Amino acid sequence: MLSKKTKYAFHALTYLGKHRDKKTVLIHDISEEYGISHKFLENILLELKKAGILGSKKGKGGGYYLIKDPKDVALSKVIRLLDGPIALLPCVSLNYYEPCVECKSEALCGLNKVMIQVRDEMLNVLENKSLADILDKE
Amino acid sequence: MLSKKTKYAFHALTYLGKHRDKKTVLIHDISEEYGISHKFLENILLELKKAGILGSKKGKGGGYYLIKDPKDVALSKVIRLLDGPIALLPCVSLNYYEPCVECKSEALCGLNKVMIQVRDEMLNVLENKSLADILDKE
DNA sequence: TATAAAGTCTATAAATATTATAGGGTAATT
DNA sequence: AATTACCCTATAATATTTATAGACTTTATA
Repeated sequence: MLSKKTKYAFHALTYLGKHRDKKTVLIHDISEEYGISHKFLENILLELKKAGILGSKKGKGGGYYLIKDPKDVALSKVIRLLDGPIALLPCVSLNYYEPCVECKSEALCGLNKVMIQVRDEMLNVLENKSLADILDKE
Repeated sequence: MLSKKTKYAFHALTYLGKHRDKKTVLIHDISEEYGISHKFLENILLELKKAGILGSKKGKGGGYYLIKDPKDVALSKVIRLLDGPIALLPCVSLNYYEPCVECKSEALCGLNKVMIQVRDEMLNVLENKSLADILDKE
C-alpha cells in the first residue's frame, strides 16, 4: 500500500496542477484543502522540490509551483521518491536493490522470477502514466 | 514490499512442496533451514492451515504437510493471507476495500483509475502463478 | 528599513505496525 | 503414561510511519 506521504504528495501535485494559472500556491492552501498537517506537508513539498518536480519562492507572495509539465512527471517517480521501492522484494528492485538476507541464491529463487514479472507489469503502468493522466480525470 | 511473514510463508511452502514425499515436516526443520524463529513460524503455519493450504498432524511423528496441489495455491492467496491487500490503495482493493479517508469522490479520483490498472496487472501475474511455478525453478 | 509572510532545516515525539518471544494447554502417537 | 508436537493468548522489542516544534533564512512591500 502507498504511504500517506505518497498519497499526500499526489494530492499536492494534483492541486498544483489544477492551479497552474497562479504563480504560486501556499502550503497552507493545500493542507486545508485535503486536511493534511501543515508541517508534514512541508516536508513532502520540500522533497518534491529537491527532486526537481516543484519550484518554490520564499517570502511574502511566495509558495510552491509545478516546475515540470504534468505529462513529464511519471507516477513511478513520485512513489519512489516518497515510498521507496515499487517492487515487492528488495532483490528485484531496480532503484533500491538489496539481496534478500535469507535467500541462498537469486538464480535459484522461484519467487524472484515471478516478482520480476510483477514489477515489470507495475512499472508498465506507473512509468507510462503521469500526473497529466490524473489531472484529466478530475 | 512483502513482509517477512509473507516471505517466510513462501519459504515454508517451498520447503513443504519439496518434501511432499514425506508424510509430515517439522516446524523445527523449516525454521532451521531458513533461520526463522520457531515460534514466529508457528503462527504463520497455523494461518496457512486455517486457510486450508496446509494440514497438520499432532503427536509423535506429526508435523505439517501440503494439503493442496501446489498448482492450486495461487501466490495472491498467500500474500493476501499474510500481508493483506495487494492493491496500492484501499479504495481499489478487491478483498480489503475501504474508501480513502481524504478522498472526496472515487469517481472523480484520477489516482483511483490508475491504481485499478496497476492492481489488475499485478493480479494478472499473482493469480495465475502458483506455488508450482516457484517450485519448478528450485 | 522594519515587518510580516513564507519557505528551509534539524531534531524529536507520538502513534502504529511489524517482528519476535514466552509459556502454558491440548491432542495424538508410541 | 509419557513424549512429542501442534494450538493459543498475551506481551515485549523493534522498526517504520506520521506528526510536531521551533529556530532560521529569504523576500516583498508598506
